[in-house]
Amino acid sequence: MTDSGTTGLSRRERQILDILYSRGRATAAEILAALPDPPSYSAARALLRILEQKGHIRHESDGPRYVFLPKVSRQKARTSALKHMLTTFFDGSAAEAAAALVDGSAAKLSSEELDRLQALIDRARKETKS
Amino acid sequence: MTDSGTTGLSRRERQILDILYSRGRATAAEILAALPDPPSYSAARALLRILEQKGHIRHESDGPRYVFLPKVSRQKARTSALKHMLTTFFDGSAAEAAAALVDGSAAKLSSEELDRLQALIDRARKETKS
DNA sequence: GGCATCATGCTAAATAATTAGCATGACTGA
DNA sequence: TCAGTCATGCTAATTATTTAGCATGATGCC
Repeated sequence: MTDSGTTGLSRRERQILDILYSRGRATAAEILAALPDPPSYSAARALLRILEQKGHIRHESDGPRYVFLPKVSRQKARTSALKHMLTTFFDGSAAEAAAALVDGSAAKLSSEELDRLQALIDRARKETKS
Repeated sequence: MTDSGTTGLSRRERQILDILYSRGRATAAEILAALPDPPSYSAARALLRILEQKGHIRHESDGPRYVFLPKVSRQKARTSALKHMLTTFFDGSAAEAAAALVDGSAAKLSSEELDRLQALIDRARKETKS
């Protein structure tokens, strides 16, 4: 089987990348704080160095410190994460997954959000007809 | 940060668990074949033994061989995987994620699937009103 | 029965990941 | 200016993961 996405990352590398995707960007200290079962500061920094070497993240300077960001856009990472999730847990069915989301959090969806989903469904219907 | 889900697994452990969740159950040989960049057979078996020791999987006997299965139900694993995905890539918004799914695979959704989503949305709307 | 095949279990070695410790340079405020 | 603070980078050691190799027992077939 060929490997795409984050499947090849080590445990800590994955944790850090997840943090970066959820926050967009973060300093070493912030990442350390967000890490499950946080190691030492310099351990965190070493991981960041490795991730950067491997090409998964990059950094910018924010005054005296670095701010780290993922190199692959959230959009793209999101797409491949979704795809992986679909094949792993939903037999590849996007509809199943969407249903689980709507159903599993029905109470929490605002009426605006429901409108938006409605619109997407209507649009999909038209495309299907063509 | 506290750690729930598969965040604590090693690379190979995760790969194997993913395979098991996507297929439901599998023999050692099947798992080996499905593994990205497959190691030796006995390496795969060692991993299975470890995963079993850690309580992530269990096995049944199917004639002369073992069939491995996840110990946590697909349902539950799915839920926590979705949750993790939401916080990592969708700022916690289920609606966003559902939209991405419908939108990203619009052409592939059958009209039955769309009906089903429609129904779920309608239902969610009623619950919101109450 | 006896041989080939395919499964398992265990152990030990190789490799990779994770970690801490220390050196160094910039900035800040007394 | 000169400590103190906080950042970085590097290196080396520990620990975890991953791997292969070999021993053993069951099954099926000639």
